[in-house]
Amino acid sequence: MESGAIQLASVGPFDLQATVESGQTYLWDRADGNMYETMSAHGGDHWYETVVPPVEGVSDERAVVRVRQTDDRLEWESTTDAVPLLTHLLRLDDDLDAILDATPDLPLLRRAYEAYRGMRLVRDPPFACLVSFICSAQMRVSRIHAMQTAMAASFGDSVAFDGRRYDAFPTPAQLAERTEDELRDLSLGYRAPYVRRTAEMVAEGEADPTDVRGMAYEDAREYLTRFVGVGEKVADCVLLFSLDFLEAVPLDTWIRTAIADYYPECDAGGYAETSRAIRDRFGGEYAGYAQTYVFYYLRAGGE
DNA sequence: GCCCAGGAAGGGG
DNA sequence: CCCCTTCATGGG
Repeated sequence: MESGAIQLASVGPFDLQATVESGQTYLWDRADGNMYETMSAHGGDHWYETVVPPVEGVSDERAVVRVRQTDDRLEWESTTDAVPLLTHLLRLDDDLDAILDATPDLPLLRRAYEAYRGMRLVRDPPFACLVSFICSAQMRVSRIHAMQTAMAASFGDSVAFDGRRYDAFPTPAQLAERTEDELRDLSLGYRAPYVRRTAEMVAEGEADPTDVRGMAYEDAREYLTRFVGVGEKVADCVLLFSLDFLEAVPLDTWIRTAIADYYPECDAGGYAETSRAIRDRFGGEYAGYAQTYVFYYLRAGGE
């Protein structure tokens, strides 16, 4: 086991709990089992853990990572040197202050940024991100997380680390070889055939979410909708939370409410037009950061 | 029982 | 192209 700590003074504002429990990622577990239950300000002091597949240019092998925030430090334990991996997964390489400074000074954004100061976007592994947002359709955050946990426990590899076993998210092939009924048994409901078929597409090499690297944003969104169960909204989530398209603004129920209540002139009818309008309103390049703060702020009861 | 949850697919106009 | 219905499942 390797372990260490990242001094956050060199990173800038960071809030681990808000980052991991805000409904952007469904691939981390809280060690105390109380994910999404007891929220506390800034860090929260809880251990979070995940199993990460190899990341090109960052880590050659599958890794188990445990991490917690205490004051101005990020303590970690891992099968490997987790500094580059955590930097990648939690976007510690973003200059958050500069991003927020570049955002338009709108009252709603100001309140959301103040409430969850330090929350960052995540950079999830692409395939798991794709599957988890296919599962997100008409589903509550805690149940989306439960589905990913169930798929990992039932169909993924079991990895030993520090005297315990951790469940890796299934590979495309591991999911593709399951039947629709086996996925329905994990309470995926009508999403079961979507997940199975999309996993098959990736496993067979028919398409891969990372194919969009280098594409123009709207072309990338269009490309991802070829996966079964992926429409424009889910495509935007994968682009934003995994593939570095920080301008993506997923139009979910909460952000649509925000548009109706605060920016009605941005409702331009179709998804693409409305998305373009709210993206411009939120400053363009980093509009996805604003969207994610607003999503979490409104869902937590803010107004 | 009813309503809703980070929507998408399939059909018809 | 837009509009409508259907699709599971669990928690309030």
